[in-house]
Amino acid sequence: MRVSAKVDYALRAMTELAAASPNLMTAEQLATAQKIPPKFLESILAQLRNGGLVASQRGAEGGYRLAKAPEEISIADVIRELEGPIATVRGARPDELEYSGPATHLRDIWLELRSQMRGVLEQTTLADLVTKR
Amino acid sequence: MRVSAKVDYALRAMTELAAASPNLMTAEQLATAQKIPPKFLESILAQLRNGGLVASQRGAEGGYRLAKAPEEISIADVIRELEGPIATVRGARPDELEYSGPATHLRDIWLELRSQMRGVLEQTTLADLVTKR
DNA sequence: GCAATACCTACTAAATCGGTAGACAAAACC
DNA sequence: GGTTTTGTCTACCGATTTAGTAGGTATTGC
Repeated sequence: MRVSAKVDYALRAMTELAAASPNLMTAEQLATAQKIPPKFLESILAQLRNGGLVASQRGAEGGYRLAKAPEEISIADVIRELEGPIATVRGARPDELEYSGPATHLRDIWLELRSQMRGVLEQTTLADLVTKR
Repeated sequence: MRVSAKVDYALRAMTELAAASPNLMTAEQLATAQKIPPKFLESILAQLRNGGLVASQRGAEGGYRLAKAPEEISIADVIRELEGPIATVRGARPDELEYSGPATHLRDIWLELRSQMRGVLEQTTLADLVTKR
């Protein structure tokens, strides 16, 4: 039940991008602003770019920006891109689980847990993060 | 955002104990009933016993039972005993986090996420699991 | 005393986490 | 056209966690 450093760093960097929009920010600027290990951040940005969540510009005057409007990027989108499914049990998605005997209804609990988590993570966008007072 | 095999196995075993109550079940019976690797289950039961969630009886005719009424054991209790806090971010509890700049409100999201997870995991008891239709 | 059981210590292979290093490619500026 | 500033790619690495396994020791009931 833990949020990895990777996801945390990614979201922090992306709020910076949302705030800087429409200007670009370099990886180094992002790393400095949020105190993220620069090379680690680079690898995260690469993954986000492959997933179509950020866009990049090479060369001098280059940098990163969000690939979509901040309203259209949810926290769940970021987690799914970096780690896969929001909630897994023993590596499997809750709907794939099969239980027997008195444990049968455990599946329902995991489904309900995932549903509640989605409620928070899919409803909250980067725009919510940067505009909320 | 994953539920470990350990927690899953623990809950499955504990639903068996709840259903068998007030009779004891041996570790081997539990392992067979829920198809859990026997020695792994033993180590889990040891942790649950240290945490005061199950009680054991040694010797022939021995076995395990719940240490409290099934209504008084929540899923959150089991997770906390085996893994610590329900929700952590980069290894820290959400209330210990500090963010700067546009990432400031990320903390609120993690707090809300934890709150929603608690809603499911603290409200659901072993009794709910075994009696639910 | 014997069988069944829980308890304890130690070990381990594989995956994941959280990074780091260094060379290469492209774009802008002069 | 060369230099500087950036992103891109490949590879590696140590520590921790996960998911177990092995084997002996202590209790209890019959």
